Amino acid sequence: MTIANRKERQKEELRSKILEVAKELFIERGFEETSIRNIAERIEYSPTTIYLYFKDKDDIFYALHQEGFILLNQYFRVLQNVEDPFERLKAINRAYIDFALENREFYDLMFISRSPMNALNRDDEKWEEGNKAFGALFGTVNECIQKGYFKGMDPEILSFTCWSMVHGICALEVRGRCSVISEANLENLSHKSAAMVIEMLDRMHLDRPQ
Amino acid sequence: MTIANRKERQKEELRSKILEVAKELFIERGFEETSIRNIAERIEYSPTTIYLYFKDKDDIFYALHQEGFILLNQYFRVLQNVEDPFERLKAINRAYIDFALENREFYDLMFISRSPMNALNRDDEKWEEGNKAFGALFGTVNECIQKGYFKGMDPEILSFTCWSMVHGICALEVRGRCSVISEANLENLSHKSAAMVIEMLDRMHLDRPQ
DNA sequence: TATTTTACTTTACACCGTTAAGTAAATTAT
DNA sequence: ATAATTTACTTAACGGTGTAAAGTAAAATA
Repeated sequence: MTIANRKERQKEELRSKILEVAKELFIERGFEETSIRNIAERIEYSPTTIYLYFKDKDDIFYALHQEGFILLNQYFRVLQNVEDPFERLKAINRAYIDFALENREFYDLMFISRSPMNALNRDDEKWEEGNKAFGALFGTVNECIQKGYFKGMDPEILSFTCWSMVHGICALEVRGRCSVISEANLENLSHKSAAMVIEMLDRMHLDRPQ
Repeated sequence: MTIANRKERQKEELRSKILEVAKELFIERGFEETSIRNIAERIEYSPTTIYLYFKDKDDIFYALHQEGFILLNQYFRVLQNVEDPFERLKAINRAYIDFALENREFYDLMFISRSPMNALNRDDEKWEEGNKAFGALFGTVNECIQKGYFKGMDPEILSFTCWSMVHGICALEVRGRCSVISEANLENLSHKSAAMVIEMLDRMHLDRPQ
């Protein structure tokens, strides 16, 4: 069955090649400016060949968005060594923002663009990548609560709120809405704002005076 | 000059009509699915006529995004009567989220979509609408600081952080990333999270214990 | 050797934003 | 009153898009 194996392998290789050049292109010129025909040209196959490997354009970008999550998990993985869950929570926030700033197109695809979500909704599947990444945050928040942090707060809402705080920073940055900020503060704006968010978290878990 | 006036008026009317049906269409079927040709068909003019009134598609959506800001300001205006700046700040956050949830397509256009920003960058103009809306927030935050709230924090970074916190909630909601949340919490998620953000603000301005 | 399957291409459809050239009516100038 | 020009629009066209249907040559199987 070695011939069939080779064929299988070659199919897999072409599929990978499609994703590889799709990634190249969408990092080069942004995801919205990457067309099936561009990809086809670069892999030196006809455009319709791509449809033998992916259902549609959204399906390609769904696959790339999965790659993005693998990359994001690499940013997170080292943080599993941080013992204190609250310190880990803060580190996750910082890592998330670093990921967004260092991989803008991926970030856009994963958390802003509609394309990969269309691929899911098409055959109404669950957003597993999102669930898993959120799960990591959720777990850390739960640990925090178990250790007495954030007394009386709903862990899931708190997790979502943590996420949305850093997402807000990244989304405004990635989609070019930060021009309202003065030049002095524009430098490292995301990190400055992230520091403030983290200070808020710091104050959240302290018992309220009075 | 009454004939020239009438002509002027009629031109203005067609311009308004274009924006009117563009708005209809983009609220009906979303902004990305609204084409120049769709608009042309509905106003019963040829597609190219639209280019006599707007430079390009982005220019149309820039104009609509301006309308969105007028609408947002209506949500904000009543809040100018709130005496206490800190209460006003919290009310602004709530109003912002209400606006986003009640006018999703507008929100998308104003704070997520690239289209209106392209129109600005084309003739490198400033984002006046954004500046003005942010200015209102910034002013309120400054008042807060003047009254002793948020001691020692940078007002601009704090304003941006307030904005990004609520934007994060709205952007995740509008772009369909909330499916990671359990059904129980999915109901009114944005408002629940907003309440938590506001609680964070409440705790921010208290002097740190110890 | 004949048949079927595989992997791909060609062609085509129905859209898209946008530009260039053409046109009929209204206005202005002579 | 007639000719020239401007106005407001349309038709035609260019070069792009995603995607489906039909065709094809080679390989695998019968």
